[in-house]
Amino acid sequence: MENYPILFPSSTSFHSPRLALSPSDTISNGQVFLGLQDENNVPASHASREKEGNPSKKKEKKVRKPRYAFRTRSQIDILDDGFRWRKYGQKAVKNNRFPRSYYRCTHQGCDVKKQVQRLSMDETIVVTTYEGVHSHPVDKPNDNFEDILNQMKIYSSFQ
DNA sequence: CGGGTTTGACCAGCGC
DNA sequence: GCGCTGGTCAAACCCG
Repeated sequence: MENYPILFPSSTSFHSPRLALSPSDTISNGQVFLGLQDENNVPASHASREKEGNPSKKKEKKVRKPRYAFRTRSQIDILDDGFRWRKYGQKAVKNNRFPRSYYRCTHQGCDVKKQVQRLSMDETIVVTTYEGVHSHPVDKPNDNFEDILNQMKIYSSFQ
């Protein structure tokens, strides 16, 4: 997996049914919403890192949570969307000078993940991929972003 | 001292 | 089957 199927700004066909944002719409802190895409059939490789080994004990289902990728134009990688994230990994991506960072929501019982990655072609673009839906209110309500995340909730609830 | 970050290792999936 | 690559773990480290 090299690139997420994110719709590019050049494609005029992308239009989120719920998030009525156009590519030129700006979000609170000057960020630009450029695209959104969900992905349903992500192969689940649930890391059952049991050393003693239960290789074929539990059969986790193969479908991961839907993922939502969108781009923002920002100088900084870390988008403060109101949730508390803990970084749990960083990997260098091929064909990309910039590493990809993996974050996880620190709320109890909330296993929402996100990964942040900068585009090698345009380092001013930051791609943030959310995986899962928050099942709790926002920690730090952040004007517009709360709305957007709430709408993302709605958007994902019919899958 | 507690919570978050860094970083190398590990593992599984996939392509060749 | 092997090697590459992405995703995750976890111990060490850092910082308020």
